[in-house]
Amino acid sequence: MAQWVYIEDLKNHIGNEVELRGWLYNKRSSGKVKFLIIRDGTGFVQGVMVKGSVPSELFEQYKDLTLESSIILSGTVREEKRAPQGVELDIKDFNILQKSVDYPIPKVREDNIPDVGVLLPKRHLWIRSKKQWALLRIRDTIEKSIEDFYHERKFVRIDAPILTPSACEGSTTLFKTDYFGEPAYLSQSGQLYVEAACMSLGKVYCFGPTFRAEKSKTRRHLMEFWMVEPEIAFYELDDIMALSEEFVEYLVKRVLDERKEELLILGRDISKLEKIKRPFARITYDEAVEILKSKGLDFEWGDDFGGDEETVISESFDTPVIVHRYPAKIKPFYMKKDPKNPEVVLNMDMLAPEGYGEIIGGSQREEDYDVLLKRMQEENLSLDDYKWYLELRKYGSVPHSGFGLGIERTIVWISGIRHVREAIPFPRLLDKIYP
RNA sequence: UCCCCGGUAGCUCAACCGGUAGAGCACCUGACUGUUAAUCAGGGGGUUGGGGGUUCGAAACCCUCCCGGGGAGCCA
Repeated sequence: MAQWVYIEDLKNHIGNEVELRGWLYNKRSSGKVKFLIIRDGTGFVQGVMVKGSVPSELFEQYKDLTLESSIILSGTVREEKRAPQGVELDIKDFNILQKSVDYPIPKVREDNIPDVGVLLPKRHLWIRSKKQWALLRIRDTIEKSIEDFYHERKFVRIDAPILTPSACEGSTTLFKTDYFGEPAYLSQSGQLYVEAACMSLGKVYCFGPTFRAEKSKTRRHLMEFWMVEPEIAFYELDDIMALSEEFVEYLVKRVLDERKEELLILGRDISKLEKIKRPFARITYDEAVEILKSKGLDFEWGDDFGGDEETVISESFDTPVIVHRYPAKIKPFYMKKDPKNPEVVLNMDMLAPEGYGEIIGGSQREEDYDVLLKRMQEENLSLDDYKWYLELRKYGSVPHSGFGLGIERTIVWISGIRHVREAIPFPRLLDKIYP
């Protein structure tokens, strides 16, 4: 009886008879030679059946092999230069576990890719297709790399709560739930909690889902997305700018090292990723405004950047670009004002190149009790809700800084795709929560 | 909430000035011993998103509703 192996390991079994367990991805016939493309989660491989080399009943079962039927097959692994993966399987036998009838997603064909309106309601099946498979594997590598990056640097992971009593940042809309008769909200950021945690553990990060009930309907927005938020005691703005550069460079390198095949499946221009090396460009908000004006955009100092502005700024550089020291009035209360110019705050945004836009937002936090209290009063925030947050400034307050990186936007950029909805297994979009 | 684009076969799209519905893929039948989006031959498949209007005649023009996509605001 043949040994069950995974497709990604086939190159170690050349000449052996093995068993594959998977699904039929595609098939082709040339009369007396039949080709079956099999996928098993770890990869894709072509199986070959020649008339006369297998029992004729089996050969004729080709017609029962419909797209996405589950199948167990056995055969001999053969090195094959014509095959994209370098190996093929000479089929000896196969057994259809369950025949798939009328699979709703058409066979892969570049001139016939269904509209997302068709694909999204079939997301549970769409993720079987090759590009989605590649994207989910890249996502997994990025998530693993995040863990590795921070643990290699002695950070402690802190899981921030998802159910929270009030807003973390104030401005955006929250999903409201019922907490034993009291209102509770789904977290839109773990930041306030990692600020508390870094006073216990020094270098911390949280990594989990966040929720924004904004009526956003663009390729950059999800209602539920994942964010990693490092926060470090005694770090100032320059320290987190350096950390964010090291972090993003690391993520890109790991994907290049471990998921090149997947990037090629997605048609990514890898040379663009190979340019992602420190130092990244760093400019002030003021300098960014100058770039916009020199490119002929109508832009007033004091406004926030929209999608168009981000695109123009990021396209001016080959690396990601950090824009720092934004006008205080467009930024949240917890950001520390620049002692050299109180009109601006000690914050940083990182824009991915090629027009992909913002992937990181961060800042040095206000650590002075009185200054923070005044800022909160100006914003009309509930001091009861934030009493614990203010207490962090009463008992051994220190300078501290952190940032948040959006996982899906990072995947979109590194993978070179268009829309965040393909960067998460089951996207939650405006008015769309199925499947 | 606002702005823009779209809805024709299972999927992707075409149909000129308003003249009565067409192709590729998929599916079914057949051919083919090396296909990589296989190819070739044949076949079935439509209340043109719903309703109303203009017209001798509407997929096309007008009104309205529904659905989908993109963007603004907000942000990662």
